Amino acid sequence: MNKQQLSRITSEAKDICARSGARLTEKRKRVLELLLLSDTPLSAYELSDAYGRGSEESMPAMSVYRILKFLEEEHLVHKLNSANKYVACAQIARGHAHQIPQFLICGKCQSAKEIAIPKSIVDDLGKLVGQVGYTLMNSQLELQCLCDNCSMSAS
Amino acid sequence: MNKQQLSRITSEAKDICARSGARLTEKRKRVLELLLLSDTPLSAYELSDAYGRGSEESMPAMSVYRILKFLEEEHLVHKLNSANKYVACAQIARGHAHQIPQFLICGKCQSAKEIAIPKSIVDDLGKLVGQVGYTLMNSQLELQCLCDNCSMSAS
DNA sequence: ATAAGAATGATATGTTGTATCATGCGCTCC
DNA sequence: GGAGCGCATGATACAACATATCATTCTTAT
Repeated sequence: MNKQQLSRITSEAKDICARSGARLTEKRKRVLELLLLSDTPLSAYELSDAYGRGSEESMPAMSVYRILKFLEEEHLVHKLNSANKYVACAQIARGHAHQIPQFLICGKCQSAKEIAIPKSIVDDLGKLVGQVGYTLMNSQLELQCLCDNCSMSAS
Repeated sequence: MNKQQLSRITSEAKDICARSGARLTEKRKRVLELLLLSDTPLSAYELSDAYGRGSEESMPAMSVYRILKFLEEEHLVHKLNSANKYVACAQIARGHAHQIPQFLICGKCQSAKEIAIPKSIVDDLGKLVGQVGYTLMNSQLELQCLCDNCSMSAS
């Protein structure tokens, strides 16, 4: 991701925050940028370290957690529960529709790709859930995969 | 679950272990029973506590983790990543086909229901994953729901 | 300028999980 | 039946992940 793309996304993120009456402060923006620039999901403590490496000031893990919570509430980042790590939302600059997020997580290089899940599959799942008397509220699918790069190099 | 059902399941579990050259020891069996008897998923530390309450001897959390790892390898329990808790596999005495397990987790009472996911949905997901160059390895879906009991009492 | 509220810092602590070495227990082989 | 081997468990330490709480600083509106 180049600088221009990055600033386009963070600028959009700022608008999203503004619309919900919140502020994308400098520190929040930098945490989001770190996630946007990372090839792999990062843990809160890794973000804390990365923050310190990229600037003079450091950021305590406590603050990272607070900022991640904020960014999650604004739908700008997602938490991957299977890895206890965080990724920037891939939809920020694409209309940012809040579908069920779906992540393909490579078991080898740990990269995570967020894709849009087709409505038909969501509907199928919802129907299935309804059949056993439940109501689907909100979910995130984390699929353990092998990415194309890794399956090449493995062969 | 009554005593007869329980012993039928643990007996089946013992066979499953035997077939893979492992042993379902008394302690492992008791941990599995605690999960089978629980209405909700349990954390490792909750299992350690429950173990102590149900018998004279106690079980250190360390051992619980070891036993959970063993039981997972035998496909007798699942870990719910979104809650960091563990549940007994619902398929033990039903042929125990290893499909993608799917859990409906009630956001109110925290109960978890394991259902079989139809092959058609798995295929759809696999196709989708393939389209973006990934290979689906193995996954578990955790869907945040409201269970029928809770949606009754909420209304 | 000041007061109110939001954001961050600092410190402590709780929860979840792994590493490692010691001990116990059951099995086989002679 | 005892020696020795391997698996299971105990005990202790610590690492990683996360939250609670109170103090301080920064923003913003009046």
